[in-house]
Amino acid sequence: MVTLAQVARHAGVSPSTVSYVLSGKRSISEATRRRVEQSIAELGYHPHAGARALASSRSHVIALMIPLRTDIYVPVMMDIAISITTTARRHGHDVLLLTSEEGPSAVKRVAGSGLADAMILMDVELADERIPLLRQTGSVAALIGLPADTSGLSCVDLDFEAAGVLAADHLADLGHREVALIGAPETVYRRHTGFAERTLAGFRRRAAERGMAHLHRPCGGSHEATAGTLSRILEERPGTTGFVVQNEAAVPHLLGLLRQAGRAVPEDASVLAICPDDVAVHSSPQLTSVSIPAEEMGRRAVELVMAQLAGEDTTGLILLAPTLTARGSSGPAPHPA
Amino acid sequence: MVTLAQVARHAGVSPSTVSYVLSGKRSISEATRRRVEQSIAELGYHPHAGARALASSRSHVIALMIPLRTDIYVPVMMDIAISITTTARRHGHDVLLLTSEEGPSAVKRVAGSGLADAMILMDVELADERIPLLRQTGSVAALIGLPADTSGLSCVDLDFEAAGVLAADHLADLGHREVALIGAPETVYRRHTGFAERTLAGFRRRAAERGMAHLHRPCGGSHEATAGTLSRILEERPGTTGFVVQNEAAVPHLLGLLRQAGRAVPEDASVLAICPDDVAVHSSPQLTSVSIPAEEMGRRAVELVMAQLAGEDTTGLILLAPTLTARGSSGPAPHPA
DNA sequence: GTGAAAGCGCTAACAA
DNA sequence: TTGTTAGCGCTTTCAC
Repeated sequence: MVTLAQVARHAGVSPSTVSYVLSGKRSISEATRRRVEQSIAELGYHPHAGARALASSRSHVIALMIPLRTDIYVPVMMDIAISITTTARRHGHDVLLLTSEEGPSAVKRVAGSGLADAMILMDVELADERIPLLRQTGSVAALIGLPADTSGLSCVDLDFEAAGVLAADHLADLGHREVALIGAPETVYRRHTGFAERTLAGFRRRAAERGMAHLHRPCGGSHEATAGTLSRILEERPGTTGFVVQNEAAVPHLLGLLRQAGRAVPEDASVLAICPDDVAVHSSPQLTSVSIPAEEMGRRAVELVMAQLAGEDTTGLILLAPTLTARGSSGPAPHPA
Repeated sequence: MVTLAQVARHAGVSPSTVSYVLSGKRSISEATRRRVEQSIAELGYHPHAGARALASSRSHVIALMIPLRTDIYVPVMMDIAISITTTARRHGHDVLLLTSEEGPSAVKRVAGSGLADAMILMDVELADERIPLLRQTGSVAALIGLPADTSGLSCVDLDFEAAGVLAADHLADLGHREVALIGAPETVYRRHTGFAERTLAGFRRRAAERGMAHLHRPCGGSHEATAGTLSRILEERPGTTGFVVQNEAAVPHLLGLLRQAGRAVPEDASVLAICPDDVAVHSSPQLTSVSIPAEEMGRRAVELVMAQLAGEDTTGLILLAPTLTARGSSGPAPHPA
């Protein structure tokens, strides 16, 4: 291991000078800075993370708590995790991965061990057990998703309620009179993950306001679950011409089923998905969609904790405005036969 | 922050005693152990990770390098990452997440900073740039996937060549005479990620040995790419009745396309996927598949590095034997019309 | 079976 | 603009 002391000796300066060159916390003459940087490069020096953390009480690590579940769309989580990691690196931080297997006590462990300077929580439930611990330990944190009580917390999320509204409006604008929301698996609603309920609320409200008959059905990700959900919807309300899907795993199945049922998209039925853009463009026809901005959500979460570490108060909600991109899967409602 | 010294004072023992209670590196009387553990619990003590790393030169962290790409099946990666994290915790270690965005130099940074005691690399390419650095820094590491030169390395992977053989045999046993392998996206082959090429090699060899006409086509994950691939296969060899798919994103599309083309599965065409079990059981019909044991791959990788940290030599390959589970999507070859 | 004390490599006063 | 030095909280030898 190359140490800071060795760099100092090699450059003919004191250890503190090397430290300050690295941290930029005091001004250094151009000449010595050069020599130090030269020595660092020549010796291949990297500061010892533990020593640095011990001396400065800053680990330069952000803990990311991801869910173990696989019933929510995994690629979105992965995109968020990647976005968090690359953004964190850009701020000189690394990311420690924690799974919910460890339970809420992971919060205590991280807070008590100096393992991380901040935490980012994903898959936040309305009554999330980790939140009291967050408050109690006074941890720097950002949440992706909204709990019931957000007081004192910094949260980022897509404005799913607005997404529901946007979806309903799009279908209403196209003249649809009977619409259905094919949602997340039932387990997601049962554990009160906010996003699903908020989408539903927005969709219902606006559908009612626009005078559309509307239905909502949770849906699993398998082909059979999708088939069952679709057939139950069409049984209950055969005139349904507009479908909103908030379950990306069901998307390809739904398109296949409609095709098979002889319902052409978008001529006979419009499909609108709430999903990442790449899912939308990889379908056929390409899907009109409200995109889930995974990259931005991850980035914003990191920016929130970095701001807090810099002393700012970031308490509050960042609700990203949803955007709808019309692609080939939605069109004017067919005239009743 | 509660420190070890405070625990010692509270328990009326010396700091070293507390340390030894924690590490178990020397025998402690039952009485003092109890008192110390009591104090630890009462004060809510957690050892400071940085201090411990500094003093012991062991961070108790494993670095996990994941790819940024999204052209290989993301859920498998996620399952592996989760398996690694939970297994690592079981061994008292945490996981640091690194993306390939940082490039091969991430290896140098981790090795030089004491950030992690070991590294696990995913998405290993045949000529992976990180490997020379691994050798050069003498890092403790495990690879998930096989590079061209595995000398001195510890690797885990599914035996994809055997998987290809197994797939070919299954179709041959069912009497199929013309078969096709619908593979990973072309980019995967171009960057020489070993698994795709190894599957292909095994499949080709055994198909030839069993006297089956065989075709191989790379395939993107979109509906259109799948449709194009399928139609080109059927154009070139209309009598194809057996399909092996090594691209999970294409699976639902392929099933939809076959259905649409009036080819019943498994009566008219057999489909065999190389994919995780849950993808296979969520399709309709459920897919005969060679499973990708993500959980085991992650767990084995952690066990490899833990063994190395304990001083064992784990050099060598662990090739997990593939298992084929017959489900509803494969059956006897139809009699030629 | 237990304690005392010397660092581990770095940061950040304090001094100059 | 730079150097000196006292810790940060833990592990681990050495001593009893």
